[in-house]
Amino acid sequence: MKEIPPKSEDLSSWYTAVCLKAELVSYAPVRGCVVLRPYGFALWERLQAALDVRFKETGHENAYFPLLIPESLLAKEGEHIEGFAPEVAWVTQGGGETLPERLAIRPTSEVIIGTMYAQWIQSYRDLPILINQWANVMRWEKATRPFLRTLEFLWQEGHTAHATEQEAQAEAAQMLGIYREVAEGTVAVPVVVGEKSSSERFAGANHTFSLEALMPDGKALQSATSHELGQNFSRAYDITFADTDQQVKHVWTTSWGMSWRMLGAMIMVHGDDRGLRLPPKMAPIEVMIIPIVRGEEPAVLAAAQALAQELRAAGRRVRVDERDDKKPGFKFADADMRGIPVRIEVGARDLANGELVVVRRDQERGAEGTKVTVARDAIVTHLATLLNEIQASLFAQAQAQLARGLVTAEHRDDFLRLCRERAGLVEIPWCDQPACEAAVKAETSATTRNLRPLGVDQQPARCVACGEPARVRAYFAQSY
RNA sequence: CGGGAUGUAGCUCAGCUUGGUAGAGCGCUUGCUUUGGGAGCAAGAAGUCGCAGGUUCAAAUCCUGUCAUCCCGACCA
Repeated sequence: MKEIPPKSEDLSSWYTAVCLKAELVSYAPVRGCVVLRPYGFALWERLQAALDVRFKETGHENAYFPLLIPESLLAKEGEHIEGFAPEVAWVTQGGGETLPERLAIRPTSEVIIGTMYAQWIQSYRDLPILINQWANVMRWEKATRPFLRTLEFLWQEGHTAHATEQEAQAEAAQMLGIYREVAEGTVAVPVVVGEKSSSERFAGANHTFSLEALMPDGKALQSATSHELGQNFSRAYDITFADTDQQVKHVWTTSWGMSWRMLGAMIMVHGDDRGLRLPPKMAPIEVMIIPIVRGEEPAVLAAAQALAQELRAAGRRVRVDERDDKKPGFKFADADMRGIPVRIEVGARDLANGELVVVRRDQERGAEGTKVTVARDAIVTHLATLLNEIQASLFAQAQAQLARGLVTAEHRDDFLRLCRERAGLVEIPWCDQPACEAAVKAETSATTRNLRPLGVDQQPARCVACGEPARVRAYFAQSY
């Protein structure tokens, strides 16, 4: 197939090359936009499925709202519009005429959904409203990269309305938990979870919580957010209800989102010099069967197909690489590049012995146990076990990587140096002051990724960055 | 948005300094031989030299502009 630069040498080039060469995306003829190709879309569908089933389990319903938002609506929540204004794309013409009012292409949908909620909600009996939308949004970014930051991207955005603050808080926390479960359990990317500082908070939110993953270059990647919006949007968009006490009140809202950026995290965290490495739960193809055929050997091909049928019946996502113009070696490299967790080789020798050669993608080539011979009869159960093992092994490798990048600093100089050197997520007792964060950023280009409560055993503490009394523990890092 | 680099066949690139009408390898097509880690030989097809202007008898090559991609920084949920 096609070679890629070593991951350790140049993560950026490696990342772009993998995205292109594993045929996840192509650059589109529009700056900053990508085409999500079938294999990339299949990955997105796996992530979608994992999230969607959990959304449904927790009582949410899917719906769809318009792409375009009238300017006057968008402008109602002051802080929100101010935060997004620089990134909004506008439609100014339609049907050959200049529009009387500009239409924003949604950068997120709080506004349009809130407007509809105002119409739908009359009474406490209408609450809570628990809606999720799978959608594309657009943010006019300056520097773009596949999955991590593109002008148009795919995501889901949940928007809920509640009668009480407590209920809204519980919702935001619940969804954060679901994100963590999917990131770690399905995508096998370990994350640190916490609240965003005031300067990193979503425009218009009271509280923003995030998942932060750590990339191999020591930069953090925000992988999902969950926002407690308080009554900010319900006041701006007049979303009210008559409560049981006959008082008219504003609802409490939340919003939460995960995007295809999560796929970028997966690619960077797990990939290696041979290309992608996919956790089995995310892999569109769990098992690739590669027939080893010399000349005319219809029996081998037939055996490969029969094996595929049997595995499919057992619930496996499996394909046979039947291309007759490629040699096995090429097919191995191809399966490696695409990150397919398990490869099975079937040749005449194996048929004669009643065996199969099974090779796992998560370990280095030639490592002990990477390539094993399995009795044909035992393959279904062997694969079930092996795929679980690979899922666990990739997560364990990623956890070890995260653990290496979780560092602490006792003194200001160490702290600044670690931030500057991209040592990882640098955890310190912190004052929680925007001015202090801005100063750190100016010196190191690192910001807080998220915050955790200060442990009782960690008192008394002073902010490592500025010396003021510490109020929280903060993870600082440079970020994508 | 600032600094740097790149744009020539599907891909990777040479050619540009010193203008003279486009090349290599890989890939692709066909045939034969091959097939348990990226096959070999032979023949063949394939490029408005990113785009738009300008200079010139003549531009891939020189000049201006513009678009896109990559790297670094700034910005950014």
